[in-house]
Amino acid sequence: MIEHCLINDLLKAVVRAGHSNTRARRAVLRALCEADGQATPIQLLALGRAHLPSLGLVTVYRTLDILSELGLVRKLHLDEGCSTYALSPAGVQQTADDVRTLAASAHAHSHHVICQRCRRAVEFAGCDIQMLVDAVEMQTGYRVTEHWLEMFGLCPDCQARGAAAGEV
Amino acid sequence: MIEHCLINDLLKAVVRAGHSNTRARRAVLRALCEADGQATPIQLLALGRAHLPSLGLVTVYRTLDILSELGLVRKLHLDEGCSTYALSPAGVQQTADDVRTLAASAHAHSHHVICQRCRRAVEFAGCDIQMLVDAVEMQTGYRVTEHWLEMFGLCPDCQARGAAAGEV
DNA sequence: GTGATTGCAAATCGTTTGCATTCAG
DNA sequence: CTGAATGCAAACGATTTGCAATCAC
Repeated sequence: MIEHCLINDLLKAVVRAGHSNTRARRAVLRALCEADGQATPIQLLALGRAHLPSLGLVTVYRTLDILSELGLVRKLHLDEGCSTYALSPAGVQQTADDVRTLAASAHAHSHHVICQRCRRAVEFAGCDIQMLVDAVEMQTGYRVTEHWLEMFGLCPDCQARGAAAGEV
Repeated sequence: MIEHCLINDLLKAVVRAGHSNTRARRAVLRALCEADGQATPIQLLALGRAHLPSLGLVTVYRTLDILSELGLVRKLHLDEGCSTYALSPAGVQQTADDVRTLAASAHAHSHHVICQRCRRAVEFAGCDIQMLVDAVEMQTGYRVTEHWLEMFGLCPDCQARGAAAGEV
């Protein structure tokens, strides 16, 4: 689970954006942190109901929408479906800053490495593919303004587990 | 619309993989070519029904599944949804070759540039991000085995149209 | 008190499955 | 003729919407 203070940072950002501080929203944020910042709406509902049994799935979706607009959360595109949300580190670091700054970067490119076995995703910093972008622009005639990159593999834990079990 | 002979190439590959040459499948392939190799299942149904009114959506899905297994078509992950399929150039060029070769590469990484205005996607060749992969492995501890990259921007046509209209 | 927020039920959308009919080889 | 393929209807899972009750401020 992610540090407790993060919940308050997220909440602060949500409130600053003009939304109110409600019990249901707190439950969703708490669930998101307990899931290490990464879960599907259904998983968040289950986690959130542990603290607020009356929590509804609709509210989970609506809260994710808000977080998404603020750039605090991102949708991951996995092959099996595109309904996993992950906390955006960029957002986490800046929750104390101006919300508008965040919103502006909400749709910038995001980059995750995703474990093929346990599904855990980590956002990585620094993405220098400008050379590749240039090459593609030349090759295709497109003017490229954004890109979206995801890597897949095994996280450290699963590498260890795999080795122990003698697999892969 | 894509050259007519392509339909036959695709069909040939499907037959070679052990599936039969049916009227419905021909209609779907034809639709795919008419859509310049890029469409959603619903769009393919509409196009296909122009030639075979009895065509069912289920068959469109099943045909896309086959093409997908053979690596002849790929699913694009757009932000609005992940249900657009695009012909894979690699597949197109190799339809005459051994189908097993194709199937083996079906799940390799795919790379598209997608126009943000007209949604047209082009697959680009050559992807040299090994350095980036190395950096990410070092940074995160993950062992990266695959990656998935998409670029977004404006295609040549839409750049021209935008300039003419005085926009963007 | 008032408008925002909630949660339910129902609608909607995309996709898959069961099954009887039809077709290709 | 026989198994593969089709298309319909229905099931299904994920997401959205209408609406009355509730809550935050």
